[in-house]
Amino acid sequence: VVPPRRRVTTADVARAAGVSRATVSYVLNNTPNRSISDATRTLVHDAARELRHVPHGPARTLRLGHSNTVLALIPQFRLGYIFEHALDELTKSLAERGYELLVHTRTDSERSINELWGQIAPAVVVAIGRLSSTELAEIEQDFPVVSIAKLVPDTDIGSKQAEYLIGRGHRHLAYALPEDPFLMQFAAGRLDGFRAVCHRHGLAEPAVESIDFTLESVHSVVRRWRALPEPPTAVGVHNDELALVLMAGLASLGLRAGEDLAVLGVDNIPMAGIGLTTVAISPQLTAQSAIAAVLAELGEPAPKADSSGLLDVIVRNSA
Amino acid sequence: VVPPRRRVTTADVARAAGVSRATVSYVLNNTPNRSISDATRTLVHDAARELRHVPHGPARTLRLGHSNTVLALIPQFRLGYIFEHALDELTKSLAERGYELLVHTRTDSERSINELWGQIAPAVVVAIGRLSSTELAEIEQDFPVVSIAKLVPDTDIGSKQAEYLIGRGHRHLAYALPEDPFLMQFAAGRLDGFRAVCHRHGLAEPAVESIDFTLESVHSVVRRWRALPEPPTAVGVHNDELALVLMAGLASLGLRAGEDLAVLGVDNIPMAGIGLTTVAISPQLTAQSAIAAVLAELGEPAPKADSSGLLDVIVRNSA
DNA sequence: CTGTTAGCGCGTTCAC
DNA sequence: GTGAACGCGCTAACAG
Repeated sequence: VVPPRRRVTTADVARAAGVSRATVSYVLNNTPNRSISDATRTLVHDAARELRHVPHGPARTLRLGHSNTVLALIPQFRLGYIFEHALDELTKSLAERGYELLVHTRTDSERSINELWGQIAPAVVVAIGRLSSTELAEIEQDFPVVSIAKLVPDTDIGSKQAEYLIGRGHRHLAYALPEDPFLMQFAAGRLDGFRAVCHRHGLAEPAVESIDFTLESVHSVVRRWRALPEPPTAVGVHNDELALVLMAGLASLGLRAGEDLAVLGVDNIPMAGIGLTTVAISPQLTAQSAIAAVLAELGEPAPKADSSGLLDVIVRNSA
Repeated sequence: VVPPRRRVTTADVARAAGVSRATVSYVLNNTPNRSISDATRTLVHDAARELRHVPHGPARTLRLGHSNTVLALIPQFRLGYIFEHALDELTKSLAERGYELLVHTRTDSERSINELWGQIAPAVVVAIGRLSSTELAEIEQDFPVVSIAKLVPDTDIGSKQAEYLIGRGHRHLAYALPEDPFLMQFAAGRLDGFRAVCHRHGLAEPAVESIDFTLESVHSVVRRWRALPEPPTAVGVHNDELALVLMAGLASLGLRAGEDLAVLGVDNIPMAGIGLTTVAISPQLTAQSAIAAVLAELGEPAPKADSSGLLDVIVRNSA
């Protein structure tokens, strides 16, 4: 099916340089505790460059037992702003240390995933999102696994939201959850953090509602909030997209976000630029904790993670 | 660094089943033109299952010259709704045919990318977005490359936008471009299509402006449009995100999208649910053309692509 | 100190 | 149904 291509091997390089294959390997890998004359080194390097030698990964992997590859398992490609940013950062950090990040989305068939890790023999598997514990156990038999169920500290996010709103003088709060099941796995933590801060400040339980991407859902939610004996004056929303929907809904009701109801999002997506106050999650810092975990597993020295400044409220005019 | 793990090899299976390694290979791969008794087959399969044998990809790849892997090279993980959806679809289609899709984002270092394809020896490389022609040539030396610079037919999108708006009776059109350079590589095609249809209908050149994610940019753009001798009554926008920003900007000026100015987006992202009329691009069909190209390169029979219904106007109330 | 020989890792496949 | 060689890079053991 696939036409075989003629590869340049270390044997070709050895022949061209007039040395043995072993020498080529030592030179190309800069193997420690091996003294090889500079003359020979140059010879080998020149030959390798000349012939455009690219070491064959599978052969090396076969010998070593693992590749210099990190496999990230993700549930789907549409992960949202922060996750996608974090993957880009992880890619960069690993590349700097000589590893390649490969990303694979999991299909339903377990056969597929089984074959996959056997296929590339990654140095480390990074599991993002939830992975069933049996699957996890199975992968762990063969490779080290770093599980990153929660890339972002969801409770901290919820706390930050509540603290900001309370700091602005609001005493009656509400919270808006997503309906998407994928997002709900993060939403619970955010709501917990939000609630905890409310309690700590002696406020009543926040009025929790779910919204989706329709104006109607916003209308009915707002109606319910306004019908409360103590209508909320501010609402923490699970993320910016939903917050923007809420803002649009308010506008369509003739209400103004930030005046009639304070709206606070999470993520600081580009569209928040239109005036949404939001809890920004630093993509760089977010990635850092994940990167640190992966590097630790690889036995690479990791820059110490500094998580201060991870969350930051960007004040615009919706809250 | 990484602790070696004891693997189960075909030799183990052969020993357990009391047959030779060759037989194990033939049975496990169901090699054609090989007659092996059912009794032996059962023996081998049972032993393999018992020992939980997972074939070692690198060894097989070493022998075969390529893995059953397809490598997708993308410029970054934040690709937008359609691209990400298409990757998910491609993953599924390939999985059904026994291939694994691995995605890698390209960092600046070319060293890295060189090592990568050597690393996993993919059956096919799918390049998404632009790849410099020298890079392309280099990869092509070693692996078949499918280049998907334009996943979506941008001119068709622009045409569809113009046709819809003209069909609704608009005679003075405008177009809103993004400022993001990554998006601009698609924007030109959309604008071309839009323009072409305007010409064909004998309309004046559309008034083109760029907007970003701020209300201010929308305000100044709208001001300029309204100052025109013949102010546009409808605007095609490069994508939904920008269209939503435009809608928010109109609202903040006390104007109503769909009444004071018709707004038509592209993509049909979830947030469009709040009332944005938009050209939906079918993620499934989009993926289909890419999938067909990849399968063709793999020599797999591809389902014939049916591109009708790729673009579809979802009418809400902004246009 | 400099460089070589030889065998390994694991699945595939030709020749008997 | 089997023996043996092969694909390619790594590295322990060894020779000059």
